[in-house]
Amino acid sequence: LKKDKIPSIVIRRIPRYYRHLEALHKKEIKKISSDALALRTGLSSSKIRQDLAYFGKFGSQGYGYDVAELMSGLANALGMYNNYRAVVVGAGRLANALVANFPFKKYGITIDALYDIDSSLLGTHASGYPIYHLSELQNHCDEHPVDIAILSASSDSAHTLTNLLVECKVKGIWNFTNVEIHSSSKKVVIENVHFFDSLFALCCRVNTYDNLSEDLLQRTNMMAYFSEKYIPFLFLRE
Amino acid sequence: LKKDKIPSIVIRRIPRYYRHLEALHKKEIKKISSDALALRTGLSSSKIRQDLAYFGKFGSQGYGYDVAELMSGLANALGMYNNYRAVVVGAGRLANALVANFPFKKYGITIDALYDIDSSLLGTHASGYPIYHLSELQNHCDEHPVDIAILSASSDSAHTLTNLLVECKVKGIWNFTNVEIHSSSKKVVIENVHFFDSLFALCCRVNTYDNLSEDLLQRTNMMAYFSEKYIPFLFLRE
DNA sequence: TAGATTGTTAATCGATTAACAATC
DNA sequence: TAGATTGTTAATCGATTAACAATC
Repeated sequence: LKKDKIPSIVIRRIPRYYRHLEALHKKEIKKISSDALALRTGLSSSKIRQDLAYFGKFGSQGYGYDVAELMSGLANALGMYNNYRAVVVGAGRLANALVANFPFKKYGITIDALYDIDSSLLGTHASGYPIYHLSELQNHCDEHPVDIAILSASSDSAHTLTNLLVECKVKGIWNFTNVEIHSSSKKVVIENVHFFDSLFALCCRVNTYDNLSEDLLQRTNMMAYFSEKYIPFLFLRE
Repeated sequence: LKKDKIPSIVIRRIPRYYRHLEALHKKEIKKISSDALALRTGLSSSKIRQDLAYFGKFGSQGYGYDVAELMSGLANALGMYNNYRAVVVGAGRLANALVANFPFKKYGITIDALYDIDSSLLGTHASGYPIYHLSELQNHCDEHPVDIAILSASSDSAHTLTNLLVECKVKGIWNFTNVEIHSSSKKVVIENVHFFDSLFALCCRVNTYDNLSEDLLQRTNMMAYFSEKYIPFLFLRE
């Protein structure tokens, strides 16, 4: 384990490597070179070798990487088998979709429960996980320390809930609210899934004029589109 | 509109600016400086000024940016009022959560319908949107061109569906399958929402030893944790 | 051994920050 | 006018790519 801080940009690529290794492992492919992995992941082999070197020496010159060995090395780096405990805050449709679809258990993450302020949900279940009232969260966290909070509540409540989760001493927040959340305590790691930002980054790229196809150019007024003066006032809405 | 290609890294920040401007607008704040916006967004003022300059000259020296004007300029850059048409491919829980929660209409995006291979869903609705059989998608796209496809199906079907969507001439794919999707045609823009990568990037950062708190250090074996030789074999599972 | 491929260092490229003239 | 703040250029920083010695 290298001691210098691993850049966030490197960390963000590790799960991708892991996914592809898992697919190879399922196909009973035993070894892979950085070149072959580069082809699959769409990244460069140089980048892959450099990224992996942050976490250890997994390969052999002239051979490549042993799939199972690299996989378990990365799983370890990802904290995959730390048996993290997680809670879901907000028991709406998205929360239900996540606990129903995402293979938390497979990757060693235990969902303890869902929490909501809606009392009518009390005593009901989501994919077998109990739903409790939010007011019970603090007590439950005191009894059983929780590592990860999955925050799938309204944007309005995001800051209040963040403060609560910091009080609860969670170590990471998987943030599905479309707002930036902050904590005065630097102890908590925040990972944002901003649907809004993601969708409109897509729309922006679709919209960029070198991507524009004929029919869109006809739909939007070309002159308006390219006239610099016009832009700020185009489509102004209340 | 600058003619040189806008870096993807810049594009990805624009929706964030927009979100904060929207919040300011709601509070009836009329103007904002790059410094003040920097404080809110957590980005540097220099970066903000440079990013915005890609899309036009929205500010005034000595004054700052007019919130409404900048907002509408960015909305325009994001293609927000292009009246994009969208379809949802895969009508599972995640799809249902998205169409129920995300304010597509507010931002000028029209959801036409959801499509699924499950015939039992035929004729049912999700938040008022009709659910059709996947086999009808091509015809519908031929009749009413679709700009954006929201791909929320199984990983297994991702490549087949991507090919179908390219045939359907969609311009962008919002990809919720946890796999890389490729298209030989370079015409389609792909935006990935990889829950897997996002969650494990979070776990990795929680796991990084300078983030490790006392109790986790006790739970995992310290010696094992820091011994380079041990890492590749730690927690090896089938 | 010869061929292949890693791990790592050096060179290049791109993004961020700093600085400031222009100007509202 | 004086103060403030943009838009833009130059300097710095960091990430990616290229290259290759080490070695399986």
